[in-house]
Amino acid sequence: MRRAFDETTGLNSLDLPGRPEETRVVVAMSGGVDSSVTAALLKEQGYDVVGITMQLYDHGAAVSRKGACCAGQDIHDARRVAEQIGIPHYVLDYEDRFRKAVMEDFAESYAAGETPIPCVRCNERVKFRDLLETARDLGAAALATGHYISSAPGKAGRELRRPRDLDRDQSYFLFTTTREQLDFLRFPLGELTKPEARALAVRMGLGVAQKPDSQDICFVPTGRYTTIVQRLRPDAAGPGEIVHLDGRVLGRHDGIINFTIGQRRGLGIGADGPESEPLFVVKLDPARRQVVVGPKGALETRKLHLRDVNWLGDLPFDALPGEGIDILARVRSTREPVLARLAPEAGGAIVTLAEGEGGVAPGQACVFYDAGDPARVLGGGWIARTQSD
RNA sequence: UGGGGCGUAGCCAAGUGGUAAGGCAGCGGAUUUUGAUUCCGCCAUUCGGAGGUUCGAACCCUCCCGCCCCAG
Repeated sequence: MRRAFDETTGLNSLDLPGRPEETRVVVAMSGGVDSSVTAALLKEQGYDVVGITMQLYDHGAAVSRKGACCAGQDIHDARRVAEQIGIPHYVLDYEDRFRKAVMEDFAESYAAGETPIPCVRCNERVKFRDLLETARDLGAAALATGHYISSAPGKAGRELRRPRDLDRDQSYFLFTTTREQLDFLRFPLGELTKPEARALAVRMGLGVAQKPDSQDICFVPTGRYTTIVQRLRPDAAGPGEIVHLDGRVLGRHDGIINFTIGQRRGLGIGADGPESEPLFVVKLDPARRQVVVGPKGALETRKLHLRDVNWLGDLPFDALPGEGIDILARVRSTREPVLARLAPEAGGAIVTLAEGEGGVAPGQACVFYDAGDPARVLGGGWIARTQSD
């Protein structure tokens, strides 16, 4: 991390004017290692740190769950770390907001035959909206989080950049972050690797140093997301047919919400001939309640039509040339960005992948990176529909 | 009730005397701060049934059962 304060520029390590002790920073503390280290580091540098933990959902059900976040045990963990490093800590109830903006959206998406990304919705609609607002109300100069992502001053406000630890890169989950939000947000862990962060937690003796990483969807305690969808949208859980691309009805399913594009397991359809290959979900039709399946090759996707694009490039999005620009694009968090072409389109954008990729589901995100400066995140959009050619 | 063919795990299927391939499905795990994918592991003491021949049978013989096809 940089020096806490630079006398010549008058800027502190967070690019804010003023000495750390005069700078109030709210840290979003989930109770995990990363956000705890974030808070501890800023405190160590002398900032006026205030820790806030959002209570997001049914804490009762999640108390004993390993790897959850923002409920039950995690809130206690966050409080303990705050006490330990000597900062004020508040637990704020965002359950209502979270349920409406994240959980209901999640169920809605599955009911519509799409595949949601609740983590993006949570960042977009809760953390970087309500929590950010709260931080402003508390007189903070910035809201810091423990995300593995970077930002740096640029031509028109702060730019979003990939973190140093590319194995932990969370840019896919942060593509909706707006310029205005970026100006207020800080991500101290962007310069650290996960092992370094964990080592810091150990060095500083934080109680959460050995806590396992969170994974899976935080508000799905059993690991079975369909129970949540069924509860919130019981009408969408009806059974239907499993149909092959060639028109044959191969079987039945227990509800379209159990499937996503590219999924192989769970179809329960056995071989029907000597050279039978595995079948994948290639399309979901909520109106007919059909799950359409086909061979792996049928998943090949070349063009993505995006909606609700968040553009973080230097030129205005509307000013992009009609034939588009070369970018690097990512259609899933666990894949490196690949060469693609991005062009504006009525209501959004169209991305043409140079190579093509399988299992791209509507409801997921396509995130953009600068082809000439691959660490720079240029925003992204939600996948509305896909094309194979 | 004439002739022919077939019957191996939930499904498809190799194996024709030497002690049950493989794929699909399923289950479990690894990976993954979304869903998937992928990877790894497991999955027939037994070959429609009963006898017989043989040192040894899913493979040979006999009978029975069940499907399918052709012909009456």
